[in-house]
Amino acid sequence: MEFELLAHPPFSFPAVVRSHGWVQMLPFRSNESGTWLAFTAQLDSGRVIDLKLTPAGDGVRVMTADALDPAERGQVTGMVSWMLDIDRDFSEFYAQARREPKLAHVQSEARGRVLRSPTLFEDVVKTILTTNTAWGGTLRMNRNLVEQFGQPLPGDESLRAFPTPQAIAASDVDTLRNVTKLGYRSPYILELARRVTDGELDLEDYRLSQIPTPELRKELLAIKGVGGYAAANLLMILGRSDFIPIDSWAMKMVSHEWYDGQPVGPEQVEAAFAGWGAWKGLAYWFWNWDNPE
DNA sequence: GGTAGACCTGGACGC
DNA sequence: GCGTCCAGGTCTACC
Repeated sequence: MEFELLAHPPFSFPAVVRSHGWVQMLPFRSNESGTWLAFTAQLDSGRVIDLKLTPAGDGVRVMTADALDPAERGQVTGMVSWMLDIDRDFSEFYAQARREPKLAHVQSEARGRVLRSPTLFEDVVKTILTTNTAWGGTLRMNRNLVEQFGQPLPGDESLRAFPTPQAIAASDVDTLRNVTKLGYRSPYILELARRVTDGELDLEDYRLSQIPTPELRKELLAIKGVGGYAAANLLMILGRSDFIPIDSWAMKMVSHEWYDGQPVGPEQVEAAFAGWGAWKGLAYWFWNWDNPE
């Protein structure tokens, strides 16, 4: 089956795909230039399918070798629309960005969208896996999770969907620690999966929540393993850019950009983008940094 | 509210 | 090849 979805202009498929490191994390597959994005997904029915997305005019082409019934097609449409944030209007951000040379590129390059996973559960788990480790460690832990707990694609077991909360919840801390190699994050991931499975935490509700960003941030911070950086990263994924995901990279870049390489803390990163208000996170994310090397 | 130390792993480095 | 050190955010205990 194949169909197309129209995006709110301006839209650049590669810009979304390459908006951050998520594209390197299973079940995502892509190419260097981001001209296609493939991933294996488990639908609500439990069925596992593989999808390939490519640019198509002012939107995206969705392709799968599988036939989809109307309900499945509806779910895939919603999933892809969410992942690529195709309906979002960035005109207010672009209007402000036009006055800043370091962001002069954002409108012409259709920057602003941040690649999302099919579910917020997947994005929360992946975000926790980015904390306190090198990027290689993040990729390794995520690969282990997918390979050990993800449902395989019928006919090609090398492709697996991201694990459901139920699949992880059925595991235990020792397995996650010693086999999946999640280290001290194991109890955090297990607790998250069990809270979602038990219905105590409805993460997916946050995707459409209208509550103010500071309140939403508090809810995210209540998840074990999610601190200031992780919460801000998740808010960015949720389309809220009021906070900056300040990590060591952010401090390094701000240090080089404005402090002549002298060490800086989170306060200086905040101060650097204080004037961007609700667009603070996007201004930081798409800033045209001087190369510190 | 602020701070110190622990958490876990892999990579870099010195021997 | 082995041992040591360090980087990377968050949590908890303590002040």
